[in-house]
Amino acid sequence: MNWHKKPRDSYHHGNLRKALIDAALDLIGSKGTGGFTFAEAARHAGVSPAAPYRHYKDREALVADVAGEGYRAFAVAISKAWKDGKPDTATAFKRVGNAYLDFARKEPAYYSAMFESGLNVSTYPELRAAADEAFETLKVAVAALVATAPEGQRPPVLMVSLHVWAVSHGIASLFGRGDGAGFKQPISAEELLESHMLVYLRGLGLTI
Amino acid sequence: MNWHKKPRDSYHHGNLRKALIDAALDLIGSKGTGGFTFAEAARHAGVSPAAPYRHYKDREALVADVAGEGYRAFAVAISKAWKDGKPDTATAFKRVGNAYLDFARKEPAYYSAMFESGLNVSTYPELRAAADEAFETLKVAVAALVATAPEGQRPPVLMVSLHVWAVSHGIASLFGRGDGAGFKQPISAEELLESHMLVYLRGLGLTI
DNA sequence: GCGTCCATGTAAAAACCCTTCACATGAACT
DNA sequence: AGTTCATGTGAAGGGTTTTTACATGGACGC
Repeated sequence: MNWHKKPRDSYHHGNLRKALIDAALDLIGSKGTGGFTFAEAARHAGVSPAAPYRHYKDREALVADVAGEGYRAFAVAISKAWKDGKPDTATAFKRVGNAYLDFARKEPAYYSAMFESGLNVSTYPELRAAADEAFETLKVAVAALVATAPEGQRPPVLMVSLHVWAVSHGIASLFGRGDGAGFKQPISAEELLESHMLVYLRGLGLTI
Repeated sequence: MNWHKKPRDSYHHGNLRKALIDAALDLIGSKGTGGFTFAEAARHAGVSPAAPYRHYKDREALVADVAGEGYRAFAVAISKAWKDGKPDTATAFKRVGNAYLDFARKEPAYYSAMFESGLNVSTYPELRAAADEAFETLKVAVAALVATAPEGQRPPVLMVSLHVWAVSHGIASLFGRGDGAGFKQPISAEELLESHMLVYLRGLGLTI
């Protein structure tokens, strides 16, 4: 049987692991985490259905690896959007929010693997680490925001970070998916997030 | 081949549709939306693997039906918690928030089918209708809340409803799942939701 | 009561997937 | 050059989805 889409020159693939992640991204992106199959990823990479087992314990482990990549890419996106709080905290923070929504829309495959695959994060230490680090990135921005409050009236950074994460995630999941999934509403995800943050920050006593 | 777990007395099952939904709830609850299989649901119901096709176009249609049931159950739960705003709006509203979190924790199967199954809601009109009605139930509570603001300073009910839905959903999805899924945090989902709502409502100028 | 219809269930089959195992290959290192 | 071992192959067992032709018997009219 010839499994090669683009026939390899050598018996060994050379970089199957990466090829599998790329294939998985393609497939999850177009057919969702559920539609993705290990065998088809193997076919995309031009190897037999058994080959992936040399790199991943099972199908789920590949999804977990994709999710890990996703968290790392996500952290980078957030970090870039924050851009060290330049030119000012308010502008940068708004960019961060939009970056969250952007990521959900433009990287549905990552987003799916990260949040909709039903993975038990605790099962994959590397995954948990990547997720934690992504959250840390968000906390950096929130910490700067909280620091604009007068001393003695600063709300806890952790709490605010969790609030911000939750609302961003909720809006992105429910209203901000590019595909047909999610619930269409007469207000855009971006408007929803911005209006929410205005209210919330006023509630915190932060006048941005 | 004998498919009967509890052998039927008659050739016809009698209420296969309901039996399939029950089986699906069991299976989704214990193995997630991904782990659930049509064939196993059929086995649970004591029928052959082909029988479910008399009631559902395909596997996904059963998941959609479960999700629909979920939205209806969800609407009931919210409505019960709201209890017509008794004894006062603030108390009742807080109950509604807790009901959302409760539902996510106590009905993981419904919650999974509703929000994590990757279903395209627009594909199933009945599903969309059920979801819309559930959201309407939430809007009732929000409308009463907004109405406590002095006239002329009332924020739009739709916007506030979407904010409330998003944050509840975000918190429930990220931090409020019973199983190992989600991200454990040192603050409980309930505390997070309540603290968020306090800040948010203050931001709206609502003193509850 | 009797016969017929048709909703509901069955068996069998094709096509696919997951995973394991014994075996093959060849890049890298002595 | 020879050996090792990570990486890939084939084949096989067991499971799933879905379709198709056929079986059953409850409900209905007569």
